[in-house]
Amino acid sequence: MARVGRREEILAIACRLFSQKGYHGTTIRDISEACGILSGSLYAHINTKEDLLFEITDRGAEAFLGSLEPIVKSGKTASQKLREAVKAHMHVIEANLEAATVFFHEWKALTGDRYEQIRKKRDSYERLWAAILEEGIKSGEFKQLDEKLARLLVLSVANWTYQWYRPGGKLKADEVADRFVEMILIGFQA
Amino acid sequence: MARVGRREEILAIACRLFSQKGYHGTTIRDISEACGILSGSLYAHINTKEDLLFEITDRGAEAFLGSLEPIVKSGKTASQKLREAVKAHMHVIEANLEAATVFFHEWKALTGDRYEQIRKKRDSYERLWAAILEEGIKSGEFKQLDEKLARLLVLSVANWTYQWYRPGGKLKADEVADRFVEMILIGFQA
DNA sequence: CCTACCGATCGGTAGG
DNA sequence: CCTACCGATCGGTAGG
Repeated sequence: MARVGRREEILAIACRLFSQKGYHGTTIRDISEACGILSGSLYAHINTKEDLLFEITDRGAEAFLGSLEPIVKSGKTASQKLREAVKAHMHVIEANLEAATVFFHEWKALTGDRYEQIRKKRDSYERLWAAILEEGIKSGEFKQLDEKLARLLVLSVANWTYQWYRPGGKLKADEVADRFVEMILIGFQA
Repeated sequence: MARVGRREEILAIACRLFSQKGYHGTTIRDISEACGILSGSLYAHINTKEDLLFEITDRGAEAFLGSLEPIVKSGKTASQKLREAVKAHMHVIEANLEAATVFFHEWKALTGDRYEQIRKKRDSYERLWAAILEEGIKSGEFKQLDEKLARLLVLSVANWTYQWYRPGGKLKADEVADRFVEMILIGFQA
């Protein structure tokens, strides 16, 4: 029989496996065996393998969007917003490293409408960052940067985090974010 | 019969497909059909599917290493080295976008010794960047940065490029590199 | 490079 | 959630 909370357990296991071996590199049997059930039994909980990928990536997208929206809407300065945005982004990755890895690395394996849904949410997320940078450039708080390139720089740093950050290392996500923002704001040059 | 240059053609086609659909998402039949031959015929040119992935990623690794080594060894200032290093990195990506995508996105699908070989070359590449940053920090040319975090920042920007850069866009790789380095050196803050 | 094929495994289903 | 299974496809091979 279907256990209560079993679906969440399956999602967590699929998330771990997708993050380690990729979506196409993970089989239904990999997931079911890690759950301690047979492959056919998985279909009491899901309809297709892609359901798992979509739910993982969609939750990821919502986590990033939900953490950034209030920051953009706040009345703080662009520098403060930038700092908090990077922190929020790092926090989402820290709290859901496997899901973040799947979100960044595997979302293109989605097909059709689901691919489009996630693509749109990624676009929305980028627009929120654009708003912060545009504000800082317009107000004179930042230099006269090319907004798109400045955004690409910040998002590169933020998005690459899942590739190297491991919870339990020397630095907490919060400290990493602070140091990155400091370097971005004041530059390397002495 | 095996055509002259056929192997290079197969590599280029595999590279394109791996970059579009991922290594595990691409089948031997996808590759052979794109070549206009049958799947079994592919094995007149290769031994395994993983051979293709290894050759693509290994060439990628060599391209990055080969372009950075002379810059690190040159007698220029750390800032100049940093600028040229970012440019060289972007040039490699620009000239081999599909291979770069496979190199960054699919190398973890390699197994055993081949995984280790590429991992080591990636480590070597990072050490070359570390040398530039250490030099700049030690000489006082850069601020007293945490070398590892500074390196992560620069490499995040450089490595993320394959995700968004498309040749034929408004900016050439060289200009993008220049602007990124400028922002990294002098910062956003007005 | 083709013909012809192999065993293994894939995602998924019917019925209980 | 198991038993039992499906057709399709996978990477790869033997022989020419």
